[in-house]
Amino acid sequence: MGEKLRILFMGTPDFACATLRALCESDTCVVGVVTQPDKPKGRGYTLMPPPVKVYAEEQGLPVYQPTTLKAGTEDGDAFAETLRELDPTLIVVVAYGKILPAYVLEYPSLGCVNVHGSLLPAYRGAAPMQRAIIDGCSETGITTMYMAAGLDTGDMLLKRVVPIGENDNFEDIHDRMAEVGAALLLETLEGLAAGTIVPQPQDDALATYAAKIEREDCLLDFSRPAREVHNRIRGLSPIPLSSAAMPNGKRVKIIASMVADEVTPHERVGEILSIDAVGEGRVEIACAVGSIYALRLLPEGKGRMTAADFIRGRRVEAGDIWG
RNA sequence: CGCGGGGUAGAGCAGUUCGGUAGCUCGUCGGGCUCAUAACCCGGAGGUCGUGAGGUUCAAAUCCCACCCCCGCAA
Repeated sequence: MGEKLRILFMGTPDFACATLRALCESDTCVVGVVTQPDKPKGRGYTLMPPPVKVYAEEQGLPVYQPTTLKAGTEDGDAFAETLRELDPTLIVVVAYGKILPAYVLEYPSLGCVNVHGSLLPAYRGAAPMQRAIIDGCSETGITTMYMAAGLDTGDMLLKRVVPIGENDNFEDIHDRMAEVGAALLLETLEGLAAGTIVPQPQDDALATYAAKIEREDCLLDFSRPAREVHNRIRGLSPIPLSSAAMPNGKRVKIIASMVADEVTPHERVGEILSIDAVGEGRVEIACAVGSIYALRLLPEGKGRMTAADFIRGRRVEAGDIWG
């Protein structure tokens, strides 16, 4: 890796931190970090810095948080100026959260490299990992690419497959992928420097999109097969979590589940078929075909608990209908 | 001051409306039954009811006041 590499890092959530850390620990020079502005989050709308900012500040890196990059706006023009001052030879983007305008994409002599959480051209877009799990994929992966104007359409550099176990949840995959992404980025930079990587254009005909997770994606539908319900639960766990309504009108989120049965058809979809408070416990819920065991749950207004604790709190009886 | 729920034995909860010295389901410890058991039976330990030697009262987990902490939603 060239000593003269001047890297500008752009990223926002936890997922991006692993790659930033890898860069910081390598012999490259990170000249600056661009991330989203602090946003009011949590109870009482406390202003919270994005994870990347927290890490970057720990490392003593200069942090920039423009509200927009668009040329012609106050922040955008200020950023353009910053860009010239930092004068990066390469920009690395990982889940930054904003579209990069042409002047940014064209600035670095070595281009803009993006780390994306899917095997492109599948699952372009905002939530590739969650969507892959929800869709029941048995594998996904990381793709590094040069950035182009379109949404995740650039020429691909390196790919690395990551298997998805049938009970892996979003957190499992996220953490694994963050590490793989970090490692693959370093390999990509080495490969580019050595000239051993041949950029490959994506076949747009095979492209699929992973839309960001909306509220509606988090509603469980027991009129689906058990496997599908289970995939949705784990794809959205531990955040934002998927939920169902109980007879009392309150909602329960299901944190962890497993498929109990995949063949038996059920008329009363969402019915609690059985409850078992032994050990960690389990609550069996009927799906259109088959059933699932809810293993850990989160009642509205409460904290996370095991199925056994949930049952002891008298929150469920066999025969209840959830939906 | 974004909205709402809550702090009672190791865990999850009830009791607070109509104040009267604490209960349920588990866990735990001991014993019994059983070929055996996460099943069943008997018995026990374990709680200053978030904090304030606050207020009201003959009496507060229950009413009033202040503070601390936790959680869900929404972003």
